[in-house]
Amino acid sequence: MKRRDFGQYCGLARALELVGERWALLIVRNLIVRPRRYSELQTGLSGIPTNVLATRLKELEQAGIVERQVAPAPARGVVYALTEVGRSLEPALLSLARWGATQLGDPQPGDVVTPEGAVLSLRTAFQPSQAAGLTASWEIHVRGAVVHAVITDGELVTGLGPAPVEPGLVMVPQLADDQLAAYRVIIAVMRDGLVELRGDRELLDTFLRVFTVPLAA
Amino acid sequence: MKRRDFGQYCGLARALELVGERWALLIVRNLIVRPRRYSELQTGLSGIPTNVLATRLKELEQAGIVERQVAPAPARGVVYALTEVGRSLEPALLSLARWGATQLGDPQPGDVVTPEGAVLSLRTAFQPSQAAGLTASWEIHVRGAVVHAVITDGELVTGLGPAPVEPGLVMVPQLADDQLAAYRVIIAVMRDGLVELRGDRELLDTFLRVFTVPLAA
DNA sequence: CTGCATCCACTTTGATACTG
DNA sequence: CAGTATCAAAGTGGATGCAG
Repeated sequence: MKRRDFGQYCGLARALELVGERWALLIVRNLIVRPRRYSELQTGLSGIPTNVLATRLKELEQAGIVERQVAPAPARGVVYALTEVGRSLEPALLSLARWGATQLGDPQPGDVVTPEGAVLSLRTAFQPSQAAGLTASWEIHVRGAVVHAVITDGELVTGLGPAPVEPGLVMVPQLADDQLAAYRVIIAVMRDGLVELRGDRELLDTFLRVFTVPLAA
Repeated sequence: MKRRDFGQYCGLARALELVGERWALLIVRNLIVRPRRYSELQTGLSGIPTNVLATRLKELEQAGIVERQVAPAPARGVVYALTEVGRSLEPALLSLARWGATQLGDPQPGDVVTPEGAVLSLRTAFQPSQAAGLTASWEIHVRGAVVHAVITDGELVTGLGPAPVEPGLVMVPQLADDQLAAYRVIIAVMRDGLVELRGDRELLDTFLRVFTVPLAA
């Protein structure tokens, strides 16, 4: 298995040799949210061929980015997780996602949105400068899925599922059936006030201020 | 020419659809330094097949990232330049390069280093926090190539060729013939004092402090 | 010369089927 | 569940051709 390289001694070229192949960064993205089983990755990466997923995981493992763990005790099986090196990709990944978000047009028919995408979007949209010193927490409920965002003294933690602490505000945007549950759609809907709130309603404005969707230039 | 997409409405997926294909980001990297002719790109991207370069340029043009300009007056011919959207990729590109730099091993036989790579390395290594309020300028001369770095009140401008202003310090690292002129090699050599200086010698320490090579975790 | 287009061998990807 | 096997289609790398 010889790696095709770019023949340049350069950080960018190296990065692309390691995670530049098709699907690789999207796999890392899904693992950034939390460790995953093979089948979870398969469904989360709507459309990835199974042989490509298997190949990428092996390459990423060899590159020291992903770790293949055989889960212990109760829920045994195989779990893929990021290594420290893999986690250190997050700033670059968010930076790319932020740029890509400015280049998003309208959803194409067939496009899907995954809860992982929502978590990533939250981290992408997060404006540290707007959150300095802030402590607050939210849950967003959309079509059965729940994601949380907890800011502690300006530091953001996000993830799937309910918040680890009682959230300051629970937001349930009222999406029409034909609306895609994409982050920017959710933000737009909430901005229009089409949202059910439970908790401190003032936190809605705070949320909209701290998590700003990047727009096209 | 239908684009292969990832079927996800997600900023990262969008970014990868636009610049995720092989060689694409390296082309953008070279154009970030300055606009280029086709043949300059070809030699700067050591090893890129000509048909792939042509294809990528068309795709990047269609994506609104690259502009094909027919050069006017004296030096006529075709010139490729980044659009505003293309330039807005720089933070993401530097972020990826910074990560990749931590994953660089030793140079492989056959690896090349381009002046563009050096400029990119300067921007990658730049530590804004160390440069707050600073005003200074340098030139580095290596094997006939010259790159400059000018910091004005903490803001960095780098490029190929001599500095637009009289540089505060000219540095000529003494590389052995068998040493690759890679950024990290140059830094190591200069840190060891193997460098010829012309100008304010105290700016050497400043330089080494402000432009720190990212190291492996 | 520059700026590609064409052709061809080879590799990677996508889609589907199948197995321990 | 966690992959491997198979095969067609698309993409890549390398060489060459050719018009302005």
